[in-house]
Formats: sequence, structure tokens, C-alpha cells
Amino acid sequence: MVRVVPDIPAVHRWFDYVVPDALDPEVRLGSRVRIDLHGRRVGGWVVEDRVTPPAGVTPRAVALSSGEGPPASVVDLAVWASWRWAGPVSSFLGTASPDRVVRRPAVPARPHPRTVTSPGGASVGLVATALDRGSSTVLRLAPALDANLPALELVHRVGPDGVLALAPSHARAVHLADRLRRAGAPVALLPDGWAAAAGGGRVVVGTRAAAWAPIGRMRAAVVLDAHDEAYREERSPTWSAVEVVAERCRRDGAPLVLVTPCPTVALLEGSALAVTDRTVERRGWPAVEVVDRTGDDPRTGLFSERLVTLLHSVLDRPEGRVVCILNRTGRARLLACAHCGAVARCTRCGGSVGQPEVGGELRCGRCGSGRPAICAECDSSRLKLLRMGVSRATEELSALVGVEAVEVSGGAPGTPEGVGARLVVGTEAALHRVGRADAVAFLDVDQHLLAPRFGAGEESLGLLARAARLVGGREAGGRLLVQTRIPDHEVLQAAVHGDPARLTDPERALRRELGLPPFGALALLRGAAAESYAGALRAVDTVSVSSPSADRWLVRADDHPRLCDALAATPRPSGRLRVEVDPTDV
DNA sequence: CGGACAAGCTGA
DNA sequence: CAGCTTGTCCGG
Repeated sequence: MVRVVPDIPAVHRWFDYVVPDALDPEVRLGSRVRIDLHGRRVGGWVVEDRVTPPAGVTPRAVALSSGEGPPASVVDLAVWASWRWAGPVSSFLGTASPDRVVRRPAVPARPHPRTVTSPGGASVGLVATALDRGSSTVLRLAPALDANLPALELVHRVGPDGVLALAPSHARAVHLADRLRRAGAPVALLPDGWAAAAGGGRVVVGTRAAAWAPIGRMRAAVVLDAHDEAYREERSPTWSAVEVVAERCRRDGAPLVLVTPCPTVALLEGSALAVTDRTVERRGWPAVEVVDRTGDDPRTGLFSERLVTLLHSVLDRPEGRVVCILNRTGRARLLACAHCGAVARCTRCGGSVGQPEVGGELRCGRCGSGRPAICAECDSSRLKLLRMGVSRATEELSALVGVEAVEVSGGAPGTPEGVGARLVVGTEAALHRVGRADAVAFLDVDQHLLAPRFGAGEESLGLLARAARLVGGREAGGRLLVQTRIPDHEVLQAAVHGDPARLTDPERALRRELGLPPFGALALLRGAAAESYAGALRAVDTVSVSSPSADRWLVRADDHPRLCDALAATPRPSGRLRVEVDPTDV
């Protein structure tokens, strides 16, 4: 008799089924099965073995086996994650399961077919220390240094079996898998290599979802660019791959190495910090030029003299290449009347309006309503631009330097536009799409620094680190230029000095003072049923509830156990309810 | 989630 | 009161 979690998000109950003799060899803890539930056949996972059903219940038989599922340790982990992120167990079991039916596990890779070679480099000694420590270590490695090396060194020291390596993007996971194979390690690359991973004896490599890899017992793990937001699932439940891996390593007593050029306060809390030599780290950041635009008229545009000089000096070289980052899509994002000076606003909701087409109508970015391009105050049809978007910036920049600029923003990754261009203008997406550059310029870095999120500073430094990787370190001649009205900002100082502690030290103090994560835990409630759920939570004395805006409720507690216990113990009202534990906004 | 069933509304 | 919609309940 087994207990089964149905693969239906809205059904939170577990049900008991008899395992028929014919299915007995295949069905075990973690297996995927099909069951008859309430008149229909649905998928599910075995989450308990040899159970005794409650009195008065006569279980039906398991209908079919759907093959391999996560190992027992990962089933336990899913139950923990369900508590930690207030989501259904089934969603985590789904992430932990193979895409296609796997009938039997792969044969384990033969133990140590070849010795994995040590890559050498600045991080070798630091990896050794981290492994000896046996717990979690943040390895701060400047952006121009190869983040794959600590992963190679780790496998060199502990071997491939039971080792998990995560990368923030599929491309980087593929690259890391190649490097490991060339170094002599057997590798299972997720998601395709699920069965191979379950077979054991291989380093398991993958992205966010690989945090749920079928490894029975972890021996060590490494996360590349552990600060990267890609490790957070944005859809509800909003779990974090770094925290999932950290929990697995904690449970199995395995060392965890979090490699990152710019640790976040949350990563540093609960981990030891290992740093390279100060001069090595400094050289691993490019030269950063901060252009102070405090005195400039807001309408002088996005292009300082220093920027134009930099563009010319790079573009005069035959292969020279510059990427300009502006975090606003569209052509014109903020307009004002040339006659009376009134800012053009939406007549319906009062939001700012932009002008998507040359000479076209005005459109509100907030409510989407459109109106003719005429000043609402004085009827003048002459509007001037206060803040331009990427499209307009691309046009103006081409004219300014006499080199054709190519716009690269969002869209499908890997599209070839802009890949060969020498002058690229785009949103931060361009940093993911362009391979190499001689210089990166942030046309308005304040947009990032002042974003209305408490993690905005850390995210901004992450962006600068990503740009740093495109241009290389100080020795390689890489250049970053940032235009700002806040030249003393900790984020910019951290980048200028190649010293992330200049951000994390004050940031930690601020978080502690305000009781923000990691010094306190938050959950954001939204949806039609959020109000009544928030009302029920007000009665729990370990949490406090506030409402930052009309349809959102924020639940605070001193730590995650208190927060998660309160969320789990409070019955959910029917109706739409989205619970986001550890929200980044507000 | 989606089927079952009850309550509520409508038109001949 | 059949025929339909809408809402609530519940699953082994």
C-alpha cells in the first residue's frame, strides 16, 4: 500500500492505493504512477511506502506505472520546499521528474575512468579550503576570471559521483559540461541526461531545475554566478535553486561552493567567504569610468562628451565594438510640451505617456490607452523629448558617431541581429546576446540603481559584472562607462575598485536595520482571496501583516520557520491566491 | 483540476 | 417544470 500525491495543482491531499503484484517491481518511493481519482485517471508520485490507510477507506489499485521518479531524498526535499515556499508538493516533484518516461535507471558510469585534471588558477587553494570546511562557502571571483575553473577543481578533488554543478543559463551549462568532459569527467547534462544522472557516477550539470537532480546523496555542489536572478523561479511557487541546493548539501553534509563576482547579502549570510588576492580581484574587473551628470540639464540627452570620446576611440579601431545599455524599450518614454512645459500624461490614469511611432499618437505605458500627440494643457502640438527609449537612442547615436547602430532588446535569444554589429544599443538583454565587446556604456545607470526593489543595488552590480565579462579585465583593456547622477553610489564604487564589499557591507547594515531579508522573512499575497487570507494571518502572533498597496498584502516574520509555519497552519480561503515567499518587489 | 450535484433563472 | 447557467464541494 502506497501514499500518492496527485499531479493536480489544486489538490493538496494525499491518497492511498494498493500496488498490484504485477507493478510491484517497478513501483517504489518516488515512482511516477497513474491512479483513478474521482472518476478520472491522473498522474501522481509515490511519496510514502508501506502505509496503513485511515479507517473506513478501501483503497483502489494503482492503475499504471509511469516509470522512474525522483529518489527518496528528493521526495523529502519536495515536501520541505512545499513548506518553505508555500506551494504544492506536486509542482516540486514535477520539476524533479524526467520530461519523458524513464523505465529503468542508466547503468552507473564506471568509477573514475580517467583522473580529472586540476585546472590550476587563482581559485585552486580556495576550493580546497571550502571542501575541507565541508559546509557552504561563497567564492568571490572577479568577473574576468574563468568561473568554470572552481567547478573543474572541485571535481578534480572529489571525483564525479554525487557532484552537482549549476549554471545560470543553458548555454553556460553546456559550456561547463564540455569543459568537464574534456578534463576527463563523466557528465550528465540535464534535462536530457536525467536517466544518466539517476544512474550515478557522473557529474550532474544543469540550470535552475537541476537543483532537483536525481542524486540520492550529494557529495559536493558548485553554483556558478550564484547571485544570478535566473536561479529564482518567477512563477509561483517562487523557489530558489541556490537555496534548494544549499538545503540538500546541509542534509547530506556535503560542501557547497557558491562562485560569484558579486555576492549578495543573502548568499553571504550563513556561508563562509573566500576571496582571491586583492590585486588579483582588482585586475579581474575592467577600468570603470563614472561620468557624473549631476550638473547637466536633464534634457541634454543621453550622450555625455566622455561617452562620445569613448565611442570614437573604440570605433576608430577596425574591429572595435561598443555596447550601450539603456533600460527602456520603445522610442520616446517621456515627453513634455515645448510651449508650456507640461509633462505629457495619460488623460485616463495620469501615468506618463510615450510616443511609440515617429509623429504617431501618445500611448500610456501603465494603462495602454492612446491619444493624439497634443498637449493636454495648452493644445500645442509641439512636444519635446525628456527621456528617450532604446529606439530613439539608436537613431541619435548613429547620427552622432557616423557608425550604424543596431538595436538589440528582448526577443528570442540567439537571433543573429546585432551579433556582428560594431555599435549595439539595447536593454540589459543585449548583455546576454552579445559575446564580446571592447567597451560597455550604461547610458542611464540610475534607472537600475533606483529601481523600486530592495535588491536593486545588488542586481545593478550583477549587471555591471556581466558587462565586465564582455569586455574582460583591466589588463585586457576592457572599459566600462556609466553615466549617473549618483557618482558616489556604493554599487559604482564597488565596481570602480573591483571590491564588492563596498556594496555588501553597507547593504547588510541597512537590511539588518530595516529587518529586510535575510534578516527577516517576507511573503507577498495577491489575488481575490488574498485579503481574507491576510485577515486570518493577522491573528497569528509570530507574523505581522501590512498592505503596501490596495491589492497586495505583505506578511513579515523574524525568520523563515516562523513565516512558513504561519502560512502552513493558516487554512487558505477558496479563490485565487498567489503566495510569493521572498518577494523581490516592495 | 474537473465531474457531480444543488440552487437559481428563464420561457412556454 | 425542463433546460440551462453558476457555484460549491470533493476526490482513496
